[in-house]
Amino acid sequence: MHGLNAERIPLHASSNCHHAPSTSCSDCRLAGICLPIALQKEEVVRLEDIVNRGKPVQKGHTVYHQDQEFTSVHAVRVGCFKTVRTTQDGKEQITGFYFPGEIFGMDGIATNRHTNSAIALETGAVCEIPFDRLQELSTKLPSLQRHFFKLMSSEIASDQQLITQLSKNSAEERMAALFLSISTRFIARNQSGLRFRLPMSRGDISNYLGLTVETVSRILTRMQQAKVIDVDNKEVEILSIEKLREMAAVV
Amino acid sequence: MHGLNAERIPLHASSNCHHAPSTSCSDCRLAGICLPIALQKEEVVRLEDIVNRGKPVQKGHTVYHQDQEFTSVHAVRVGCFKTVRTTQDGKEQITGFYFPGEIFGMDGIATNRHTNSAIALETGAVCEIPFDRLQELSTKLPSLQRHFFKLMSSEIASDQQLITQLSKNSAEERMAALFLSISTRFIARNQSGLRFRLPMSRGDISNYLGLTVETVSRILTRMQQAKVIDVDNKEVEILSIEKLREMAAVV
DNA sequence: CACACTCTTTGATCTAGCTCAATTAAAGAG
DNA sequence: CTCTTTAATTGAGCTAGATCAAAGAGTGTG
Repeated sequence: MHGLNAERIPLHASSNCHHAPSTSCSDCRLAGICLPIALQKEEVVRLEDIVNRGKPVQKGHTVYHQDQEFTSVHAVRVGCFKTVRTTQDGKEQITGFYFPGEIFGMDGIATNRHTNSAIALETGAVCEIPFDRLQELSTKLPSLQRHFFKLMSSEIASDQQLITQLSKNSAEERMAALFLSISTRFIARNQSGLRFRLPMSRGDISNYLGLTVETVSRILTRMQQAKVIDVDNKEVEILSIEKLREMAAVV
Repeated sequence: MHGLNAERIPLHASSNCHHAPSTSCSDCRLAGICLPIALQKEEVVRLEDIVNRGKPVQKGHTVYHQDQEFTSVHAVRVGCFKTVRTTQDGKEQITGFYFPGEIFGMDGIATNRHTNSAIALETGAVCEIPFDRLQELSTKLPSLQRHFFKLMSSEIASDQQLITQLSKNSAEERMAALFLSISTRFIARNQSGLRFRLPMSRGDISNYLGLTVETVSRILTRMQQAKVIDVDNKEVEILSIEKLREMAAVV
C-alpha cells in the first residue's frame, strides 16, 4: 500500500481526522449499526466499560486463529475482515466477510475454541468484547441479551443464505448476490452503494462463492460487457442495480 | 405407514411404553442431550414451567412455516425434522436435519419471522419453548443463557461446515460426511451408529447436499460395491466406518 | 389385492464450471 | 524508477455431476 485509501483508514484513536475511531461507543460513528443500537444511553456506558476499543490490525494479519481459545467477540471498527475455516485435509473456506459495525467471532462460543480464523483484508481496527463479561452484562441488560440473540440468529440466517446459494445458484447468480450484499452494506454506513472499492481479492471472492478465480474473472468481464457493472481491478461501479437484482435471482 | 417403527413413534404422553415421551423435562429420556443438560435440578423445574411438551406432528406436516411469526424454538421429542428455505424464485434448500434432543427454529430470532419452514420427515413430536419466556428465564438462569448462546453457536458452526462441504467437497465426500454425522447422532441417543433407518428420502439427501437424486443414488450403489455401506432402501448398515471416514475427508 | 401413486435406480448424453497454460497488469521492494 | 512477485485475465480443452429418459420397487388406498 503506497498510501491510505480515502474511504477507510485511521488507525490511532488519537487521530483527529473526522473518520477517526472515537474513544467511546457513544460517539462512535458506527453506533447506529453496531452493538449500541439496541441500548439506552446509560446502558451504552456500561457496555463501553467492557469493550476494548480500536485495536489496529495490519492487512493479512489475524485477529484470532482457528482452534485458539475463544474469549471475545469482535466488532469491525475500520477495514474489512474475512473468517476462514481450514479443514483437516487443508482446504480453506471463507465463511464470511465483515464490514465496519459488524460483529464476528461468534463461532467459538459452543466449544470455547474458534472454528475459524479472522483475517484483515486491509489494514483496519477491531473492538474486542470479552465474552464472559458480555454474558454477565447481558443478564443485567435484557435488551443487550436480546440483541445478541438476534445477532447470532442473523449470522445463522446469512450462513443459510450462502448454503442456498452454493447449492442452488449458478456462478453468475452468486456473484450478483454478493455485489448486492456488499452494496447494501456500504449504504448502511452512508457510503455509496453504487461505486465502491472491493476490499477482497478475486481469490477471496471465488473461495467464498465456491468457484475458481478464473470463473470469477470471466463472469466479471461478462457482467461488464452486459453493462451491469463497470470493474477496474478493485473499483466497482454498479451501472444497473435492476439488472443486478435480476441476475441475483434473489435467495 | 402400515405400522409403527419400533425405534421412534409414541405420540401420546399417556402411553406407558418405555419409549413414551415423559410429561416433564426432568424424566425425559432426552434430558442428557436436550436443554436440561446445562441446568441444575431445581432449574429444570423452572424450564419445565415454560415448555409446551410433546406436540405430535404428522409426517409431512409443518411445525411452522417460513415467514410466519417467530414465537418459539422447538426441541425434537420423537422423529426427525427438516428445515427448508424457499427462495423468491421457488427453489428449495434443506438447511438442516434435526434428531431427538436437538433444537431447531432459532433462525427467526433476528427478524421475528421464520426464514425456514420446519417439516416432519416422519410422524413425531416436538416440545415448544416460547422464546420470550425463555429469554426472560435466561436472565435469571445464567447457565441457561450460556447454554442457549452455545446452541446458537453450534448451529452457526454446523452451517459453516455445510458451506465448506458444498463449496469444496465432492459428491462422495459430502455423502460420507452426512452418514458419519447421522451415525454420531444415533450414538448420542444410545442407538446403534452402525445400523439405522434413514428418516429422509433420497430427494431430501440430494437437496441438502446440493446434488441430484440420481447422483445420490449412484453414489450409494458405488459405496455399496466398495463394501463401505450396505443399503436396502432406507435401511443402512455401515460396514466400514474407517473407509467412510477416509471418504469423508473430514471438514 | 389391485391400482395409482411416488420413490429409487440405472443408462445415455450434455454442459457449467474446472483444470491447465500462457499473458498481462498491479503492487511492493530496493 | 526498475525489478520481482503476486494478482488478474483470457483461451482451450476436460470432467464431475446435471439433465433427460425409462424401468423397477415401495407405499398407501378403495
